[in-house]
Amino acid sequence: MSGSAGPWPRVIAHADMDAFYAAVEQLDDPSLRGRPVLVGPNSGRGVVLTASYEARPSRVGSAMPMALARQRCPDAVVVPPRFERYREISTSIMAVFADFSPVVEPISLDEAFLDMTGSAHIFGLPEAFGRRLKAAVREATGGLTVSVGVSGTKYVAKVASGYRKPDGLTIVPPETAQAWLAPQPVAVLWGAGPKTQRKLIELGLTTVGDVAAWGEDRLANALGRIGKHFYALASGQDPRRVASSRKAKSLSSERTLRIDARRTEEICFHLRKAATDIARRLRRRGLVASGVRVKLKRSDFKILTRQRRLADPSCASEVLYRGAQSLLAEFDDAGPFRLIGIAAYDLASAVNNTQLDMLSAGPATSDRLDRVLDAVTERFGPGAVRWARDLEGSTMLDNGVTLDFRDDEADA
DNA sequence: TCTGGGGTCCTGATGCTT
DNA sequence: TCTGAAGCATCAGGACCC
Repeated sequence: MSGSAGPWPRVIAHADMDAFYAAVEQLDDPSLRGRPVLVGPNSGRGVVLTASYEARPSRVGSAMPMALARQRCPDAVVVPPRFERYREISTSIMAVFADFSPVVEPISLDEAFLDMTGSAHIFGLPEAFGRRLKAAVREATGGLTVSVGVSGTKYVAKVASGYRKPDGLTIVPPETAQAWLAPQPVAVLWGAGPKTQRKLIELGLTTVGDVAAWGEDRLANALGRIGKHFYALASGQDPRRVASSRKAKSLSSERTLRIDARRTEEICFHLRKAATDIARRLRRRGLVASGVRVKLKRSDFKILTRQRRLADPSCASEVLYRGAQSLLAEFDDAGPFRLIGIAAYDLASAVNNTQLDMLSAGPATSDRLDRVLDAVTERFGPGAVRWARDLEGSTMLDNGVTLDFRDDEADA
Protein backbone atom coordinates (compact mmCIF):
# COMPACT_ATOMS: atom_id res chain seq x y z
CA MET A 1 0.00 0.00 0.00
CA SER A 2 1.26 3.45 -0.85
CA GLY A 3 1.13 5.80 2.05
CA SER A 4 0.13 9.23 0.82
CA ALA A 5 -1.91 12.17 1.74
CA GLY A 6 -4.62 14.19 0.04
CA PRO A 7 -6.12 16.52 -0.56
CA TRP A 8 -6.36 15.67 -4.22
CA PRO A 9 -8.52 17.40 -6.84
CA ARG A 10 -10.82 14.39 -6.64
CA VAL A 11 -10.83 11.54 -4.14
CA ILE A 12 -12.60 8.43 -5.39
CA ALA A 13 -12.87 5.12 -3.62
CA HIS A 14 -13.85 1.79 -5.08
CA ALA A 15 -15.08 -0.83 -2.61
CA ASP A 16 -15.39 -4.44 -3.71
CA MET A 17 -16.56 -7.22 -1.39
CA ASP A 18 -14.32 -10.29 -1.35
CA ALA A 19 -15.84 -13.44 -2.93
CA PHE A 20 -19.17 -11.97 -1.89
CA TYR A 21 -21.69 -14.78 -2.47
CA ALA A 22 -19.36 -17.44 -1.09
CA ALA A 23 -18.47 -15.24 1.90
CA VAL A 24 -22.18 -14.77 2.70
CA GLU A 25 -22.68 -18.54 2.62
CA GLN A 26 -19.74 -19.00 4.99
CA LEU A 27 -21.07 -16.26 7.22
CA ASP A 28 -24.51 -17.89 7.49
CA ASP A 29 -23.24 -21.46 7.81
CA PRO A 30 -20.23 -21.76 10.14
CA SER A 31 -19.61 -25.33 8.94
CA LEU A 32 -18.52 -23.86 5.58
CA ARG A 33 -15.86 -21.58 7.07
CA GLY A 34 -12.34 -22.48 6.08
CA ARG A 35 -13.62 -24.87 3.40
CA PRO A 36 -13.66 -24.43 -0.39
CA VAL A 37 -17.14 -23.25 -1.43
CA LEU A 38 -18.52 -22.91 -4.93
CA VAL A 39 -21.72 -20.90 -5.34
CA GLY A 40 -23.70 -21.96 -8.38
CA PRO A 41 -26.07 -24.58 -9.70
CA ASN A 42 -25.19 -28.09 -8.61
CA SER A 43 -26.25 -29.70 -11.86
CA GLY A 44 -27.07 -29.00 -15.46
CA ARG A 45 -25.25 -26.47 -17.62
CA GLY A 46 -24.41 -23.88 -15.03
CA VAL A 47 -21.22 -22.04 -14.23
CA VAL A 48 -19.59 -20.99 -10.96
CA LEU A 49 -20.88 -17.63 -9.73
CA THR A 50 -18.30 -17.24 -6.98
CA ALA A 51 -15.55 -19.44 -5.58
CA SER A 52 -14.38 -18.90 -2.01
CA TYR A 53 -10.71 -18.07 -1.50
CA GLU A 54 -10.14 -21.58 -0.14
CA ALA A 55 -11.14 -22.96 -3.58
CA ARG A 56 -9.04 -20.62 -5.69
CA PRO A 57 -5.69 -22.40 -5.33
CA SER A 58 -7.36 -25.29 -7.21
CA ARG A 59 -7.62 -22.94 -10.23
CA VAL A 60 -11.36 -22.47 -10.05
CA GLY A 61 -13.06 -19.13 -10.46
CA SER A 62 -16.13 -17.25 -11.61
CA ALA A 63 -17.75 -18.15 -14.94
CA MET A 64 -16.04 -21.54 -15.04
CA PRO A 65 -18.35 -24.45 -15.93
CA MET A 66 -19.40 -26.09 -12.68
CA ALA A 67 -18.52 -29.56 -13.97
CA LEU A 68 -14.92 -28.49 -14.53
CA ALA A 69 -14.72 -26.67 -11.20
CA ARG A 70 -15.84 -29.81 -9.39
CA GLN A 71 -13.20 -31.84 -11.19
CA ARG A 72 -10.51 -29.41 -10.19
CA CYS A 73 -11.73 -29.02 -6.64
CA PRO A 74 -13.51 -32.25 -5.64
CA ASP A 75 -13.53 -31.26 -1.95
CA ALA A 76 -15.55 -28.12 -2.63
CA VAL A 77 -19.01 -27.69 -1.18
CA VAL A 78 -21.42 -26.57 -3.91
CA VAL A 79 -24.07 -24.17 -2.65
CA PRO A 80 -26.99 -22.92 -4.77
CA PRO A 81 -27.21 -19.11 -4.88
CA ARG A 82 -29.60 -17.24 -2.57
CA PHE A 83 -29.99 -13.89 -4.26
CA GLU A 84 -32.57 -12.58 -1.81
CA ARG A 85 -30.06 -13.01 1.01
CA TYR A 86 -27.28 -11.38 -1.02
CA ARG A 87 -29.56 -8.45 -1.79
CA GLU A 88 -30.39 -8.10 1.88
CA ILE A 89 -26.73 -7.91 2.91
CA SER A 90 -25.96 -5.67 -0.05
CA THR A 91 -28.55 -3.21 1.21
CA SER A 92 -26.81 -2.92 4.56
CA ILE A 93 -23.41 -2.55 2.89
CA MET A 94 -24.71 0.24 0.66
CA ALA A 95 -26.14 1.91 3.76
CA VAL A 96 -22.65 1.87 5.27
CA PHE A 97 -21.25 3.44 2.11
CA ALA A 98 -23.93 6.12 2.28
CA ASP A 99 -22.72 7.01 5.78
CA PHE A 100 -19.32 7.82 4.29
CA SER A 101 -20.30 9.71 1.17
CA PRO A 102 -23.37 11.47 -0.22
CA VAL A 103 -22.38 10.28 -3.70
CA VAL A 104 -22.34 6.49 -3.95
CA GLU A 105 -22.58 4.67 -7.28
CA PRO A 106 -23.49 1.01 -6.83
CA ILE A 107 -22.07 -1.12 -9.64
CA SER A 108 -23.50 -4.44 -8.53
CA LEU A 109 -24.62 -6.11 -5.31
CA ASP A 110 -21.07 -6.21 -4.02
CA GLU A 111 -19.24 -3.15 -5.28
CA ALA A 112 -19.59 0.61 -5.47
CA PHE A 113 -17.75 3.83 -6.13
CA LEU A 114 -17.73 6.54 -3.45
CA ASP A 115 -16.87 10.14 -4.19
CA MET A 116 -14.90 11.26 -1.13
CA THR A 117 -13.85 14.64 -2.51
CA GLY A 118 -14.36 17.15 0.23
CA SER A 119 -14.85 14.56 2.95
CA ALA A 120 -11.25 14.59 4.14
CA HIS A 121 -12.16 16.91 6.99
CA ILE A 122 -14.60 14.31 8.29
CA PHE A 123 -12.85 11.02 7.64
CA GLY A 124 -9.22 12.03 7.46
CA LEU A 125 -6.66 11.19 4.82
CA PRO A 126 -7.41 8.45 2.27
CA GLU A 127 -5.70 5.74 4.25
CA ALA A 128 -7.53 6.55 7.46
CA PHE A 129 -10.79 6.76 5.55
CA GLY A 130 -10.16 3.38 3.91
CA ARG A 131 -9.52 1.70 7.25
CA ARG A 132 -12.67 3.18 8.74
CA LEU A 133 -14.74 2.09 5.76
CA LYS A 134 -13.44 -1.48 5.94
CA ALA A 135 -14.08 -1.66 9.67
CA ALA A 136 -17.60 -0.31 9.26
CA VAL A 137 -18.47 -2.91 6.61
CA ARG A 138 -17.04 -5.69 8.74
CA GLU A 139 -19.09 -4.56 11.72
CA ALA A 140 -22.33 -4.06 9.79
CA THR A 141 -22.17 -7.48 8.15
CA GLY A 142 -20.90 -9.50 11.07
CA GLY A 143 -17.49 -10.17 9.56
CA LEU A 144 -17.44 -9.79 5.78
CA THR A 145 -14.35 -8.21 4.29
CA VAL A 146 -14.10 -5.62 1.56
CA SER A 147 -11.17 -4.55 -0.56
CA VAL A 148 -10.82 -0.84 -1.10
CA GLY A 149 -8.90 1.23 -3.62
CA VAL A 150 -8.57 5.01 -3.35
CA SER A 151 -7.22 7.33 -6.02
CA GLY A 152 -8.11 10.37 -8.08
CA THR A 153 -10.09 8.60 -10.82
CA LYS A 154 -12.66 5.83 -10.98
CA TYR A 155 -10.48 3.68 -13.15
CA VAL A 156 -7.39 3.77 -10.93
CA ALA A 157 -9.52 3.29 -7.80
CA LYS A 158 -11.07 0.23 -9.41
CA VAL A 159 -7.74 -1.32 -10.37
CA ALA A 160 -6.40 -0.47 -6.90
CA SER A 161 -9.24 -2.27 -5.11
CA GLY A 162 -8.35 -5.45 -6.98
CA TYR A 163 -4.64 -5.05 -6.39
CA ARG A 164 -4.50 -6.78 -3.03
CA LYS A 165 -7.41 -9.06 -2.43
CA PRO A 166 -8.85 -10.19 -0.13
CA ASP A 167 -9.22 -7.57 2.59
CA GLY A 168 -6.91 -5.13 0.81
CA LEU A 169 -6.47 -1.40 1.01
CA THR A 170 -4.51 0.34 -1.74
CA ILE A 171 -4.01 4.08 -2.00
CA VAL A 172 -2.71 5.47 -5.29
CA PRO A 173 -2.04 9.21 -5.21
CA PRO A 174 -3.01 10.81 -8.55
CA GLU A 175 0.51 12.07 -9.21
CA THR A 176 1.84 8.50 -9.13
CA ALA A 177 -1.10 6.83 -10.87
CA GLN A 178 0.45 6.50 -14.32
CA ALA A 179 3.69 5.05 -12.95
CA TRP A 180 1.72 2.72 -10.69
CA LEU A 181 -0.36 1.44 -13.60
CA ALA A 182 2.58 1.02 -16.00
CA PRO A 183 3.79 -2.48 -14.98
CA GLN A 184 0.27 -3.94 -14.77
CA PRO A 185 -0.85 -6.36 -17.51
CA VAL A 186 -3.17 -5.11 -20.26
CA ALA A 187 -5.87 -7.31 -18.74
CA VAL A 188 -6.53 -4.55 -16.20
CA LEU A 189 -7.58 -2.14 -18.96
CA TRP A 190 -11.30 -1.51 -18.61
CA GLY A 191 -12.93 -2.84 -21.77
CA ALA A 192 -10.15 -5.21 -22.77
CA GLY A 193 -11.66 -8.68 -22.64
CA PRO A 194 -10.03 -11.85 -23.97
CA LYS A 195 -10.36 -10.89 -27.66
CA THR A 196 -8.97 -7.40 -27.28
CA GLN A 197 -6.18 -8.59 -24.99
CA ARG A 198 -5.09 -10.96 -27.72
CA LYS A 199 -5.03 -8.08 -30.21
CA LEU A 200 -2.97 -5.95 -27.85
CA ILE A 201 -0.47 -8.73 -27.28
CA GLU A 202 -0.21 -9.32 -31.03
CA LEU A 203 0.74 -5.66 -31.29
CA GLY A 204 3.49 -6.31 -28.75
CA LEU A 205 1.69 -4.52 -25.94
CA THR A 206 1.71 -6.56 -22.75
CA THR A 207 1.58 -3.91 -20.02
CA VAL A 208 -0.36 -0.73 -19.43
CA GLY A 209 2.92 1.14 -19.73
CA ASP A 210 3.41 -0.30 -23.23
CA VAL A 211 -0.04 1.01 -24.18
CA ALA A 212 0.70 4.51 -22.86
CA ALA A 213 4.05 4.57 -24.68
CA TRP A 214 2.53 3.52 -28.00
CA GLY A 215 0.71 6.82 -28.34
CA GLU A 216 -2.89 7.77 -28.92
CA ASP A 217 -2.78 7.98 -32.73
CA ARG A 218 -1.20 4.59 -33.27
CA LEU A 219 -3.66 2.97 -30.86
CA ALA A 220 -6.58 4.67 -32.59
CA ASN A 221 -5.33 3.49 -35.98
CA ALA A 222 -4.92 -0.08 -34.77
CA LEU A 223 -8.03 -0.43 -32.62
CA GLY A 224 -10.37 2.43 -33.48
CA ARG A 225 -12.24 4.29 -30.81
CA ILE A 226 -11.42 1.80 -28.09
CA GLY A 227 -7.73 2.48 -28.76
CA LYS A 228 -8.18 6.11 -27.72
CA HIS A 229 -10.03 4.93 -24.66
CA PHE A 230 -7.17 2.61 -23.68
CA TYR A 231 -4.63 5.37 -24.18
CA ALA A 232 -6.58 7.66 -21.85
CA LEU A 233 -6.83 4.99 -19.15
CA ALA A 234 -3.17 4.04 -19.47
CA SER A 235 -2.23 7.69 -19.11
CA GLY A 236 -4.21 8.02 -15.92
CA GLN A 237 -6.98 10.07 -17.55
CA ASP A 238 -10.57 9.25 -16.62
CA PRO A 239 -12.93 12.20 -16.23
CA ARG A 240 -16.00 10.09 -15.39
CA ARG A 241 -17.79 11.28 -12.29
CA VAL A 242 -19.28 9.11 -9.60
CA ALA A 243 -22.98 9.08 -10.47
CA SER A 244 -25.38 8.26 -7.67
CA SER A 245 -28.31 7.52 -9.92
CA ARG A 246 -28.48 5.50 -13.09
CA LYS A 247 -31.54 4.78 -15.15
CA ALA A 248 -32.00 1.27 -16.46
CA LYS A 249 -32.08 1.14 -20.25
CA SER A 250 -33.35 -2.40 -20.57
CA LEU A 251 -34.64 -5.28 -18.50
CA SER A 252 -34.20 -8.86 -19.57
CA SER A 253 -35.08 -12.38 -18.56
CA GLU A 254 -33.48 -15.42 -20.14
CA ARG A 255 -33.02 -19.09 -19.32
CA THR A 256 -30.65 -21.75 -20.49
CA LEU A 257 -32.70 -24.90 -20.93
CA ARG A 258 -31.72 -28.30 -19.67
CA ILE A 259 -32.60 -29.70 -23.08
CA ASP A 260 -32.45 -27.63 -26.25
CA ALA A 261 -35.84 -26.54 -27.58
CA ARG A 262 -37.01 -26.66 -31.16
CA ARG A 263 -40.82 -26.82 -31.06
CA THR A 264 -42.62 -23.51 -31.41
CA GLU A 265 -44.97 -24.28 -28.50
CA GLU A 266 -42.01 -24.96 -26.27
CA ILE A 267 -40.27 -21.74 -27.28
CA CYS A 268 -43.50 -19.80 -26.75
CA PHE A 269 -43.87 -21.31 -23.30
CA HIS A 270 -40.49 -19.89 -22.29
CA LEU A 271 -41.20 -16.56 -23.98
CA ARG A 272 -44.38 -16.23 -21.95
CA LYS A 273 -42.57 -16.96 -18.70
CA ALA A 274 -39.91 -14.39 -19.53
CA ALA A 275 -42.53 -11.81 -20.51
CA THR A 276 -44.37 -12.34 -17.23
CA ASP A 277 -41.17 -11.94 -15.26
CA ILE A 278 -40.15 -8.75 -17.05
CA ALA A 279 -43.64 -7.25 -16.87
CA ARG A 280 -43.73 -7.71 -13.12
CA ARG A 281 -40.30 -6.13 -12.69
CA LEU A 282 -41.27 -3.21 -14.93
CA ARG A 283 -44.37 -2.56 -12.85
CA ARG A 284 -42.46 -2.86 -9.61
CA ARG A 285 -40.16 -0.11 -10.85
CA GLY A 286 -42.95 1.95 -12.34
CA LEU A 287 -41.59 1.58 -15.87
CA VAL A 288 -42.95 0.89 -19.32
CA ALA A 289 -41.03 -0.44 -22.32
CA SER A 290 -41.26 0.82 -25.88
CA GLY A 291 -39.63 -2.18 -27.48
CA VAL A 292 -39.14 -5.88 -27.08
CA ARG A 293 -36.20 -8.01 -28.19
CA VAL A 294 -36.09 -11.80 -28.46
CA LYS A 295 -32.82 -13.63 -27.92
CA LEU A 296 -32.17 -17.21 -28.98
CA LYS A 297 -28.89 -19.07 -28.52
CA ARG A 298 -28.26 -21.94 -30.89
CA SER A 299 -26.65 -25.20 -29.83
CA ASP A 300 -23.38 -23.93 -31.30
CA PHE A 301 -23.63 -20.84 -29.05
CA LYS A 302 -24.37 -18.46 -31.89
CA ILE A 303 -26.70 -15.79 -30.53
CA LEU A 304 -29.57 -14.50 -32.67
CA THR A 305 -31.71 -11.48 -31.82
CA ARG A 306 -34.73 -9.76 -33.32
CA GLN A 307 -36.35 -6.65 -31.95
CA ARG A 308 -39.44 -4.61 -32.55
CA ARG A 309 -40.99 -1.43 -31.22
CA LEU A 310 -44.36 -1.77 -29.53
CA ALA A 311 -47.39 0.13 -30.78
CA ASP A 312 -47.62 1.74 -27.33
CA PRO A 313 -45.25 1.63 -24.36
CA SER A 314 -46.37 -1.09 -21.98
CA CYS A 315 -45.63 -3.04 -18.83
CA ALA A 316 -48.17 -5.79 -19.52
CA SER A 317 -46.99 -9.35 -19.84
CA GLU A 318 -49.49 -10.05 -22.58
CA VAL A 319 -48.28 -7.13 -24.71
CA LEU A 320 -44.63 -8.11 -24.27
CA TYR A 321 -45.42 -11.72 -25.01
CA ARG A 322 -47.40 -10.93 -28.16
CA GLY A 323 -44.55 -8.75 -29.37
CA ALA A 324 -42.03 -11.48 -28.71
CA GLN A 325 -44.18 -14.13 -30.29
CA SER A 326 -44.60 -12.07 -33.46
CA LEU A 327 -40.80 -11.80 -33.73
CA LEU A 328 -40.37 -15.57 -33.84
CA ALA A 329 -41.42 -15.62 -37.49
CA GLU A 330 -38.50 -13.34 -38.34
CA PHE A 331 -35.82 -15.82 -37.34
CA ASP A 332 -34.62 -17.73 -40.35
CA ASP A 333 -33.30 -20.50 -38.14
CA ALA A 334 -35.41 -23.30 -36.69
CA GLY A 335 -33.06 -24.20 -33.87
CA PRO A 336 -32.67 -26.13 -31.70
CA PHE A 337 -31.96 -23.44 -29.11
CA ARG A 338 -30.25 -23.83 -25.75
CA LEU A 339 -31.31 -20.41 -24.43
CA ILE A 340 -34.49 -18.38 -24.83
CA GLY A 341 -34.95 -14.87 -23.52
CA ILE A 342 -36.65 -11.53 -23.87
CA ALA A 343 -35.42 -8.02 -23.19
CA ALA A 344 -37.61 -4.96 -22.83
CA TYR A 345 -35.83 -1.80 -23.98
CA ASP A 346 -36.32 1.92 -24.29
CA LEU A 347 -37.70 2.20 -20.77
CA ALA A 348 -39.62 5.20 -19.43
CA SER A 349 -41.56 6.03 -16.29
CA ALA A 350 -45.12 4.75 -16.28
CA VAL A 351 -48.04 7.02 -15.64
CA ASN A 352 -49.08 6.83 -12.03
CA ASN A 353 -52.51 5.27 -12.29
CA THR A 354 -52.12 1.92 -10.62
CA GLN A 355 -55.18 2.45 -8.49
CA LEU A 356 -58.00 0.11 -7.70
CA ASP A 357 -60.53 2.48 -9.18
CA MET A 358 -59.18 1.43 -12.52
CA LEU A 359 -61.37 -1.61 -12.12
CA SER A 360 -64.36 0.43 -13.10
CA ALA A 361 -62.87 3.48 -14.76
CA GLY A 362 -62.28 3.78 -18.45
CA PRO A 363 -61.66 1.17 -21.10
CA ALA A 364 -59.62 -1.67 -19.71
CA THR A 365 -56.55 -2.89 -21.51
CA SER A 366 -54.41 -5.86 -20.60
CA ASP A 367 -51.74 -3.38 -19.57
CA ARG A 368 -54.07 -1.71 -17.10
CA LEU A 369 -55.36 -5.04 -15.87
CA ASP A 370 -51.87 -6.22 -15.06
CA ARG A 371 -51.31 -3.16 -12.97
CA VAL A 372 -54.66 -3.59 -11.28
CA LEU A 373 -53.67 -7.11 -10.28
CA ASP A 374 -50.42 -5.85 -8.84
CA ALA A 375 -52.26 -3.20 -6.90
CA VAL A 376 -54.77 -5.76 -5.62
CA THR A 377 -51.97 -8.05 -4.48
CA GLU A 378 -50.09 -5.24 -2.83
CA ARG A 379 -53.13 -3.97 -0.99
CA PHE A 380 -54.77 -7.23 0.02
CA GLY A 381 -51.84 -9.60 0.15
CA PRO A 382 -51.13 -13.00 -1.36
CA GLY A 383 -54.20 -14.80 -2.60
CA ALA A 384 -55.87 -11.61 -3.62
CA VAL A 385 -55.47 -12.48 -7.26
CA ARG A 386 -57.95 -15.30 -6.71
CA TRP A 387 -60.30 -12.74 -5.24
CA ALA A 388 -59.73 -10.46 -8.19
CA ARG A 389 -60.52 -13.34 -10.47
CA ASP A 390 -64.04 -13.36 -9.11
CA LEU A 391 -64.47 -10.07 -10.91
CA GLU A 392 -64.18 -11.92 -14.17
CA GLY A 393 -67.48 -11.78 -15.94
CA SER A 394 -68.46 -8.53 -14.31
CA THR A 395 -66.59 -5.24 -14.48
CA MET A 396 -63.63 -6.36 -16.47
CA LEU A 397 -65.49 -8.30 -19.08
CA ASP A 398 -68.01 -5.50 -19.39
CA ASN A 399 -65.11 -3.62 -20.91
CA GLY A 400 -64.68 -6.30 -23.53
CA VAL A 401 -61.48 -7.79 -22.17
CA THR A 402 -60.66 -11.47 -21.90
CA LEU A 403 -58.78 -12.22 -18.74
CA ASP A 404 -55.94 -14.69 -18.60
CA PHE A 405 -54.66 -15.35 -15.10
CA ARG A 406 -52.54 -18.38 -15.89
CA ASP A 407 -49.27 -16.52 -15.45
CA ASP A 408 -50.30 -14.92 -12.21
CA GLU A 409 -51.34 -18.21 -10.73
CA ALA A 410 -48.24 -20.00 -11.92
CA ASP A 411 -46.06 -17.42 -10.22
CA ALA A 412 -48.10 -17.17 -7.04
C1' DT B 1 -13.85 -27.87 -19.83
C1' DC B 2 -17.66 -26.60 -22.33
C1' DT B 3 -19.34 -22.60 -21.42
C1' DG B 4 -25.17 -18.32 -16.68
C1' DG B 5 -27.87 -14.21 -16.26
C1' DG B 6 -28.47 -9.35 -16.30
C1' DG B 7 -26.80 -5.62 -18.05
C1' DT B 8 -24.05 -1.68 -21.15
C1' DC B 9 -21.81 0.13 -25.09
C1' DC B 10 -20.03 0.06 -29.78
C1' DT B 11 -20.09 -0.85 -34.77
C1' DG B 12 -21.71 -1.54 -39.29
C1' DA B 13 -25.73 -2.12 -42.18
C1' DT B 14 -29.98 -0.41 -43.59
C1' DG B 15 -33.84 2.49 -44.33
C1' DC B 16 -36.20 6.82 -43.85
C1' DT B 17 -36.37 11.88 -44.15
C1' DT B 18 -34.88 16.22 -45.67
C1' DT C 1 -39.77 15.17 -60.68
C1' DC C 2 -35.59 12.83 -60.00
C1' DT C 3 -31.24 12.05 -57.74
C1' DG C 4 -27.66 12.08 -54.43
C1' DA C 5 -25.85 13.41 -49.99
C1' DA C 6 -26.27 13.99 -45.22
C1' DG C 7 -28.24 13.08 -40.93
C1' DC C 8 -30.73 10.27 -38.05
C1' DA C 9 -33.06 6.20 -36.11
C1' DT C 10 -33.31 1.46 -35.88
C1' DC C 11 -31.60 -3.08 -36.03
C1' DA C 12 -28.44 -7.14 -35.41
C1' DG C 13 -24.38 -8.71 -33.74
C1' DG C 14 -20.26 -8.57 -30.94
C1' DA C 15 -17.54 -7.64 -26.91
C1' DC C 16 -17.36 -6.67 -22.42
C1' DC C 17 -18.43 -6.23 -17.26
C1' DC C 18 -20.06 -8.06 -12.74
